[in-house]
Amino acid sequence: MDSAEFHAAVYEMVRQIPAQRVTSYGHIAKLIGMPRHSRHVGQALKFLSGDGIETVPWHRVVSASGAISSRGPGTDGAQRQREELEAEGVEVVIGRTGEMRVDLRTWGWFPASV
DNA sequence: ATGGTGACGACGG
DNA sequence: TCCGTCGCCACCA
Repeated sequence: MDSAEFHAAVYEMVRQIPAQRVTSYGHIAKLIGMPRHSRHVGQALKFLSGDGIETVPWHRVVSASGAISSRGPGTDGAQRQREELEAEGVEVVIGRTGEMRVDLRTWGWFPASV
Protein backbone atom coordinates (compact mmCIF):
# COMPACT_ATOMS: atom_id res chain seq x y z
CA MET A 1 0.00 0.00 0.00
CA ASP A 2 1.57 3.28 -1.12
CA SER A 3 0.81 6.68 0.32
CA ALA A 4 -1.86 7.49 -2.28
CA GLU A 5 -3.75 4.32 -1.41
CA PHE A 6 -3.31 5.03 2.27
CA HIS A 7 -4.78 8.50 1.87
CA ALA A 8 -7.70 7.09 -0.13
CA ALA A 9 -8.38 4.48 2.56
CA VAL A 10 -8.35 7.16 5.23
CA TYR A 11 -10.76 9.39 3.34
CA GLU A 12 -13.12 6.50 2.65
CA MET A 13 -13.18 5.57 6.34
CA VAL A 14 -13.61 9.14 7.58
CA ARG A 15 -16.64 9.39 5.30
CA GLN A 16 -18.24 6.62 7.37
CA ILE A 17 -18.28 8.70 10.57
CA PRO A 18 -21.91 9.60 11.29
CA ALA A 19 -22.91 13.25 11.73
CA GLN A 20 -22.70 14.52 15.31
CA ARG A 21 -20.13 11.85 16.19
CA VAL A 22 -16.33 12.00 16.45
CA THR A 23 -13.55 9.41 16.45
CA SER A 24 -9.77 9.47 16.80
CA TYR A 25 -6.82 9.39 14.41
CA GLY A 26 -5.75 6.11 15.98
CA HIS A 27 -9.15 4.51 15.55
CA ILE A 28 -9.26 5.40 11.86
CA ALA A 29 -5.81 3.82 11.57
CA LYS A 30 -7.11 0.60 13.18
CA LEU A 31 -10.20 0.49 10.98
CA ILE A 32 -8.13 0.60 7.80
CA GLY A 33 -5.85 -2.13 9.14
CA MET A 34 -2.79 0.01 9.95
CA PRO A 35 -2.98 0.46 13.74
CA ARG A 36 0.45 2.05 14.16
CA HIS A 37 -0.10 4.82 11.66
CA SER A 38 -2.17 7.31 13.62
CA ARG A 39 0.26 10.13 12.81
CA HIS A 40 -0.14 9.47 9.11
CA VAL A 41 -3.90 9.67 9.36
CA GLY A 42 -3.33 13.23 10.50
CA GLN A 43 -1.05 13.84 7.53
CA ALA A 44 -3.66 12.51 5.12
CA LEU A 45 -6.29 14.88 6.50
CA LYS A 46 -3.80 17.74 6.38
CA PHE A 47 -3.42 17.21 2.63
CA LEU A 48 -7.15 17.40 1.95
CA SER A 49 -8.10 20.07 -0.58
CA GLY A 50 -10.58 20.90 -3.31
CA ASP A 51 -13.47 18.44 -3.56
CA GLY A 52 -12.03 16.36 -0.73
CA ILE A 53 -12.48 19.14 1.78
CA GLU A 54 -16.17 19.13 0.85
CA THR A 55 -16.82 15.38 0.85
CA VAL A 56 -14.65 14.21 3.75
CA PRO A 57 -15.89 15.18 7.24
CA TRP A 58 -12.33 15.76 8.52
CA HIS A 59 -13.63 17.77 11.48
CA ARG A 60 -15.05 14.57 13.05
CA VAL A 61 -11.53 13.30 13.81
CA VAL A 62 -9.86 14.35 17.07
CA SER A 63 -7.09 12.91 19.28
CA ALA A 64 -7.65 9.84 21.47
CA SER A 65 -8.16 12.13 24.48
CA GLY A 66 -10.87 14.09 22.71
CA ALA A 67 -8.66 17.16 22.25
CA ILE A 68 -8.73 19.11 18.99
CA SER A 69 -5.13 19.11 17.72
CA SER A 70 -3.72 22.63 17.72
CA ARG A 71 -1.71 22.54 14.42
CA GLY A 72 0.77 24.89 16.02
CA PRO A 73 0.55 28.40 17.40
CA GLY A 74 -0.59 31.10 15.03
CA THR A 75 -2.74 28.75 12.96
CA ASP A 76 -6.54 28.70 12.91
CA GLY A 77 -7.15 25.09 11.91
CA ALA A 78 -8.27 24.04 15.37
CA GLN A 79 -10.66 26.98 15.58
CA ARG A 80 -12.13 26.10 12.18
CA GLN A 81 -12.63 22.51 13.34
CA ARG A 82 -14.43 23.77 16.44
CA GLU A 83 -16.77 25.84 14.30
CA GLU A 84 -17.53 22.89 12.01
CA LEU A 85 -18.35 20.67 15.00
CA GLU A 86 -20.54 23.21 16.74
CA ALA A 87 -22.31 23.94 13.45
CA GLU A 88 -23.56 20.34 13.35
CA GLY A 89 -24.43 20.27 17.03
CA VAL A 90 -21.37 18.73 18.70
CA GLU A 91 -20.45 20.40 21.99
CA VAL A 92 -16.86 21.63 22.28
CA VAL A 93 -15.57 22.59 25.72
CA ILE A 94 -12.71 25.03 26.35
CA GLY A 95 -10.17 24.23 29.06
CA ARG A 96 -8.38 26.74 31.30
CA THR A 97 -5.37 26.89 28.99
CA GLY A 98 -7.65 27.49 26.03
CA GLU A 99 -7.41 23.98 24.63
CA MET A 100 -10.54 22.65 22.96
CA ARG A 101 -11.94 19.18 23.57
CA VAL A 102 -14.93 16.98 22.90
CA ASP A 103 -16.36 14.56 25.48
CA LEU A 104 -15.82 11.17 23.85
CA ARG A 105 -18.20 9.44 26.27
CA THR A 106 -20.97 11.51 24.72
CA TRP A 107 -19.88 12.03 21.11
CA GLY A 108 -17.36 9.25 20.54
CA TRP A 109 -17.82 6.74 17.68
CA PHE A 110 -15.52 3.71 18.01
CA PRO A 111 -16.96 0.65 16.20
CA ALA A 112 -14.72 -2.44 16.08
CA SER A 113 -15.27 -2.45 12.32
CA VAL A 114 -17.47 -0.87 9.67
C1' DA B 1 22.97 7.96 5.37
C1' DT B 2 21.08 10.50 9.28
C1' DG B 3 18.77 13.20 12.34
C1' DG B 4 14.47 16.07 12.97
C1' DT B 5 9.56 16.34 12.64
C1' DG B 6 4.56 15.72 13.03
C1' DA B 7 -3.61 17.26 12.88
C1' DC B 8 -0.63 10.47 17.47
C1' DG B 9 -0.98 6.89 21.29
C1' DA B 10 0.19 3.78 25.31
C1' DC B 11 1.97 3.73 29.80
C1' DG B 12 3.68 4.97 34.36
C1' DG B 13 4.07 8.01 38.32
C1' DT C 1 -6.56 13.33 35.82
C1' DC C 2 -2.56 15.49 34.30
C1' DC C 3 2.12 15.07 32.68
C1' DG C 4 6.60 13.37 30.95
C1' DT C 5 8.60 9.77 28.26
C1' DC C 6 8.98 6.56 24.88
C1' DG C 7 7.51 4.08 20.66
C1' DC C 8 5.93 4.67 16.12
C1' DC C 9 6.81 5.59 10.80
C1' DA C 10 6.82 8.17 6.34
C1' DC C 11 9.04 12.44 4.77
C1' DC C 12 12.36 15.81 4.16
C1' DA C 13 16.64 18.79 4.50
